[in-house]
Amino acid sequence: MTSSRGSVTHQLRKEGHRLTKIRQALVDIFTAHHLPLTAYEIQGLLLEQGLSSNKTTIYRELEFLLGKDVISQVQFQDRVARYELKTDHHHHHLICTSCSVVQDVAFDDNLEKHAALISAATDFTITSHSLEFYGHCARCK
Amino acid sequence: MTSSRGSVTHQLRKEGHRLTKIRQALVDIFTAHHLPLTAYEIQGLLLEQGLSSNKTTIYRELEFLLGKDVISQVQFQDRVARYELKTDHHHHHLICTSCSVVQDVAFDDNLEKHAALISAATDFTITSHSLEFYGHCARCK
DNA sequence: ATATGTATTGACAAATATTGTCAATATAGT
DNA sequence: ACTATATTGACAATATTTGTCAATACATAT
Repeated sequence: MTSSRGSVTHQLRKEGHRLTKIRQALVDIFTAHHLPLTAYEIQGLLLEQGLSSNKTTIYRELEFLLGKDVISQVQFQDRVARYELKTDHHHHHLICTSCSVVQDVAFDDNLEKHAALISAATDFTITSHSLEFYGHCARCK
Repeated sequence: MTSSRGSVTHQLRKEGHRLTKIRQALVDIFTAHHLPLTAYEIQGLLLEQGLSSNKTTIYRELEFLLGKDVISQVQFQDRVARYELKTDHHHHHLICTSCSVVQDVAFDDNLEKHAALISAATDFTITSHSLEFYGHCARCK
């Protein structure tokens, strides 16, 4: 689940998947930008690299990478899906409600432990969680 | 911000807003169902009460109630906005990824305190946060 | 280097949620 | 009941995401 570009491409290839230009570029993009990106932004970044691509392809490829556990999907208050590289250390996000800038927070009060407690107490089995903080960034406050 | 039906309608009326059938019914619905509802579900619930309504009206009214701090908006992993009555005690949600059932969790590890710490450490001013747990409910596990 | 099977892509249409506009209607106070 | 205007409905438009199917490109074998 840790993810340098090399290990990811190696894994995918080993599983018999093709390493197309777009797929390769996507992995590169996700390893370079460690913040959540929208499909639209991703398409733009691909274009900057000279790779024109179709929306359908982007979404399909994102779905693929989600299935391979390479990336994960996060959802903020707007209704747009965002995707980021899956990392070992679970982290959360600070989202500025003025300028929409996003930063990671390595918030470590082991929510996982709390999740386990909740699982035990409620007979609901928690498999994942998402925590987002909204507010104003340094520039906007 | 605490919200029995009476206090809300009183507040709105005092501010010079009209108490239309739909608005009244919406307040009723939100006080009755304390779980997050989609615009579509709300329209259905209105219909059950014999109130046919327009989508545009629903969204506009939800916007209005958001502005009045009567309800708040939550966003799960699907791309649909949900709305629930704003309560004093901040709470979170358990969302079953199989059957989509939602339950509240009165999770009390004062995330607020942690938010304050983060604010102090990062010069990002946190105004709100949302924490959702995904997994499998008792019925689906 | 070339050919081939198939995974991947693109073009386009369609589904879904949400927002904008403007005329019609209903509410609250007179 | 009358009136000013807040609210509503009808309809179109936008935006994001998904489905389909033929065209293309990748990886392997030749």
